[in-house]
Amino acid sequence: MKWDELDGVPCSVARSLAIVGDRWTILILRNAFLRTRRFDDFQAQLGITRHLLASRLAKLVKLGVMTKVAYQDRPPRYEYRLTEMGRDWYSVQMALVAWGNKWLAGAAGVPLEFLHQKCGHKFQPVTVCSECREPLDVREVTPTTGPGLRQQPNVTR
Amino acid sequence: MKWDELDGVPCSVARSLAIVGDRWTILILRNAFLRTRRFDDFQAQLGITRHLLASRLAKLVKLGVMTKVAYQDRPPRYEYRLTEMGRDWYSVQMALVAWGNKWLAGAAGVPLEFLHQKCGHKFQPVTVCSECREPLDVREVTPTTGPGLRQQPNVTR
DNA sequence: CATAGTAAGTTCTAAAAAAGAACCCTGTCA
DNA sequence: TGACAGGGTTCTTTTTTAGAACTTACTATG
Repeated sequence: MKWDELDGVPCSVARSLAIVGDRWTILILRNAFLRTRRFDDFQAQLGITRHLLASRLAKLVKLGVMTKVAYQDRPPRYEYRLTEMGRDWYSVQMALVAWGNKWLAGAAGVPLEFLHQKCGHKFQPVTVCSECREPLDVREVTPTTGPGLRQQPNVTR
Repeated sequence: MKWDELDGVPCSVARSLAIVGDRWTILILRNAFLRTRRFDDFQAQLGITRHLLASRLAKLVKLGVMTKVAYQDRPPRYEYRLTEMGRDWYSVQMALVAWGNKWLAGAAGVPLEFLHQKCGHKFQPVTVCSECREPLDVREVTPTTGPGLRQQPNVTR
């Protein structure tokens, strides 16, 4: 399968993966949420090769997840910032963090904890139903074909 | 970087990625949530090579995300089921779906919609604060070092 | 004015992973 | 006996990634 064809597939998981479906991209976004913005900073923090970093950033910019903004003119220098689309990725990242915290923290405890300024509490991210705000469980959810999928009611999501 | 060393890193995103950080694994889990259980069914639905499928399933079993259960003895035949850890991955998947639905659906509309049996409504998955149930925004969250990370308060999450 | 440094890349080569297709084994069914 | 099912493994080729060095355009330093 060619992964860049994946954005044509009628499945939101597959489409999302076409953009962020590799580890480096996800780690780049993680650091972007930690306020990293510059090429060399990403490179130093992640230990990614410069080559891959350049290509991943270019892809994120092309697809609208980040923007490249000049922060000075001579010599021209750029930084990478999350767009609204990129900022919205935060829910996926936090869901990932919650899963890792719950299942992979081990005896030492979780690496990071989070404080919600809005309510003042330490919290865990939870994925809930937008209507009743209850946590989701596969067995209580029925998927139905949406407008974007009226032919193959199978396999894809 | 060797990705299987990643589970030693004090960062829940990185640790999670060590397990599910490739596209095939995520697509396998997606289909598992759609009730697929058998080798040949995964293979046919995903178009993954049998070789990769075997190695991904073995990894998921080894790490506790799925279990291999015999469903008949002669000849021995197995199926793969989500463990509780695997079922818990649903929140990440739904966060991914929500992101894809919001940003990648295009003019045709979303491929799938979801009905919450508990409350009877069509819904979108939302990642919220466990305490106040408000949706999360990076700018309202302060990360602090947890028990598993008392040395390097940087870079990782 | 030469040199060192900085930021953001690009260009190599070697090694690892994935794709694609064929093959294998055990047992059942007709 | 031959065909089929289920669950894999073994090949070879192609694509990605790693790792390190090189480039370009400026600035600041002695």
